[in-house]
Amino acid sequence: MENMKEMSLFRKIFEQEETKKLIGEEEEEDVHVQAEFQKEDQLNSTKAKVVEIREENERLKLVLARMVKDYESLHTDFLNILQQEEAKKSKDTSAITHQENEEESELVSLSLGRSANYSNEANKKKYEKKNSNLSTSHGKEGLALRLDCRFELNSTESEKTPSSENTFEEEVKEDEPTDQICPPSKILKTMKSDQDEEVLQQAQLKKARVSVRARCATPTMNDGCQWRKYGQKIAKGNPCPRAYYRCTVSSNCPVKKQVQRWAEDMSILITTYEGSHNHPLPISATAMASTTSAAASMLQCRSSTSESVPGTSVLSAANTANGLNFTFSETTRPHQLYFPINSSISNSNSHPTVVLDLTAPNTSSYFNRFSSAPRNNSSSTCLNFSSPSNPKFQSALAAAISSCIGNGGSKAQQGESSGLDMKWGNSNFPIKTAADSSSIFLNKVPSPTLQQPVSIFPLNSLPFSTQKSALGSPYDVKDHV
DNA sequence: CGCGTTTGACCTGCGC
DNA sequence: GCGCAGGTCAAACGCG
Repeated sequence: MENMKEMSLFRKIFEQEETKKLIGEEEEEDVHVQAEFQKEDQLNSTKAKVVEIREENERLKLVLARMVKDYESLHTDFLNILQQEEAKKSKDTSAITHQENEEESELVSLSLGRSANYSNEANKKKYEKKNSNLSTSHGKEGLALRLDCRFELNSTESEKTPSSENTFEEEVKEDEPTDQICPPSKILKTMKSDQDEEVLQQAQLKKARVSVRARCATPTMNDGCQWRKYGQKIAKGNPCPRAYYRCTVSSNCPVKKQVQRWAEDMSILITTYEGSHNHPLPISATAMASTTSAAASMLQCRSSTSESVPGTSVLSAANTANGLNFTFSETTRPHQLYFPINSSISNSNSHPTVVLDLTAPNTSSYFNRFSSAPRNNSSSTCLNFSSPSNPKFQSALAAAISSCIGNGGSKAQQGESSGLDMKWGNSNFPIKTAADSSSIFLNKVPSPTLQQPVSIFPLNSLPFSTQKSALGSPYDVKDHV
């Protein structure tokens, strides 16, 4: 009996174990099935995504086609206008152009990527011819630097001067002498007849400063030039020392810069440039040099008007529906406006300063905040550079890029470049590449809701690329996947 | 050893 | 004229 009981017990235990095994196997099968279901889900979702992306791609292609079509029609209109203009010009400017050609041979041309946005092949050839003349006559390298100074003045000043839209048309007319155009070299040339005024002018240029505010983790911004530090000082009201640098590309180059962190936000680096380079620049340095020259010229031009007041001017870039507005404001009390009252960067009235603020997320509102307040002796002027081919526009953008990408440090300070190619639309700002051969593109996104005036995208993550097409549209679009 | 940076002294301009 | 602050000089120092 006992054996029988034991046998039955063993049998029960055996059956239970068998049952457990079966349950385990079933569970494993369930897991497998679930995994397969999950895989199928993933596959389906991936397929759905691919379909979405394809649809998005199609939409973008349609948009692209529409934009190209629009551009072509505009381009055709423009060419027609251009032909009419040239027909007009050819009648009465043959004598003037001869004179201008003689002048041009003496110009130091400061151009930042101007060469690219040719409205047509004729202009391109004309420009190339100019540059070749310059380079051959001076025996310099191919680097041509052009510095034009012109303003479209809104508000009160625009009423005094004939309105000139900053469109491609302005580009074409760049050789025409107008009241608004004040190329520094030409100014200087006319000043030769009047020695005193020339001295005054040079003094003004010498004192004009360009202050660039940008977020920068490194000790200095990499602007492509070679600098030697010659001093450091703790300025009043700012715990951060101010460093003084001299340009060492040429032994007698008068350009200096001051570098200091902003007391209120240590991540913001304030670099103040003074003077103009008297030597050929490395390509990577033309961006900032052009900015400083342009800004200095702006000050000079402004100071030549009766309304101008000494002080600090602020150049802001703002995004609008039509493009980008550059806002130029002036005030006699720069410290209270743009820097803490005990500002670290000197802006005495003997040093009129253009502040290029690349830190504010929306510089237009930034500017409005200041300009809206009633203030004695302060004026603001809006400079509309809707054309991306405007040299000052490019200069400022290039400076923005220089600031944003500056991987300065001691190496950069010694003139080693950042390794980036900058391109604006059809204009290139090649910066020699060292460590990193990647490129970035400025992206002019026609969206009024965009917070940043300018968006910068790495080449490999371009939503829109402004790479040049044969027609030179600033809105060429790449497939976005 | 050469070159760049640091740092205290000195110069200069401006406001009171 | 004096004091203050910005700017520059130049000897000392450090690094490669």
